[in-house]
Amino acid sequence: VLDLLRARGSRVTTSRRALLHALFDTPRDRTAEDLAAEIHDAAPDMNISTVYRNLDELERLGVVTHTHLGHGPATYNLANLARGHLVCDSCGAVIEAPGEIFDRLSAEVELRFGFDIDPNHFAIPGKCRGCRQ
Amino acid sequence: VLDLLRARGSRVTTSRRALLHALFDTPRDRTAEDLAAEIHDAAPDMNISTVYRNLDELERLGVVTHTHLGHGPATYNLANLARGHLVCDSCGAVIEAPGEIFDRLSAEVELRFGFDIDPNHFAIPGKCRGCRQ
DNA sequence: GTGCTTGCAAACGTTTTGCAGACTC
DNA sequence: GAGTCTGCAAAACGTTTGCAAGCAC
Repeated sequence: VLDLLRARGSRVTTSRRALLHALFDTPRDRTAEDLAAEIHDAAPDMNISTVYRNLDELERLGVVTHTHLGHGPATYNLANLARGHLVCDSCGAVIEAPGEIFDRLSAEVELRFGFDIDPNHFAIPGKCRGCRQ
Repeated sequence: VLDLLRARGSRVTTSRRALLHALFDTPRDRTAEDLAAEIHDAAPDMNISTVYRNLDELERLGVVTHTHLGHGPATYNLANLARGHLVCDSCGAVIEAPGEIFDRLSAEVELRFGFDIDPNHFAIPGKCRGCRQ
């Protein structure tokens, strides 16, 4: 990834290294705030705006993706770990759904509307087993 | 709808009447801001916070629903017109998808996770026919 | 008259931006 | 040394809230 950055004329800085470490470390959905906190050891003063700017850059490179799980902040992940998400409106539980769940919907929408869906960018809301009355 | 309000002990005010008129008038996705502007004739000083409060109330009554089409503001519709939405990441085009598109996904998610999806609350992003390269 | 509703202004949480200084190459 | 990155502070955005005055019932 560092080479990718260099190849693009971008600089390899302490904060970018720290951010990548955090991303590779525990690869589950984390907000920009989470990542900033996690990075605090390696780069104590890394500002939240720098986190956003670097996540943006990494997203442009295709290394990370962000997902909106609901009304709160977006969460970030390595792009190769992208999954669909089911989020419960009542308890907030997040279920990671394997991509192939969307295959049929994908095909049908493609056929009928010529539309190519990206089921990872927004979570699908609903009610989980426990919260259905 | 006015009777529904009264039955619930709520008051029928000028702004509520105006909001309902706007909602029934042109029933396509509109933001709170849009609605406030549209109402401006009937209730010139209706504040945006009042619009939000009344939309909230109507949503609790089951008369309207709101949908997140992407990164911008939420859009509101009469509940009986609820549809799934496909939104193009590139050009912003919105395709309304009939509910039965989601039937299979619904059934599969139900079976595998006991999860009951609400495919109207968040739009599904992707690329429309024209924007796919 | 009771108490729900309203306008206003200010706060909220998340994200973006402008700027001067610091750093990578 | 050129030009990218950073911290900071402030703004942007959509939405919510507290409060005193206003209105429906």
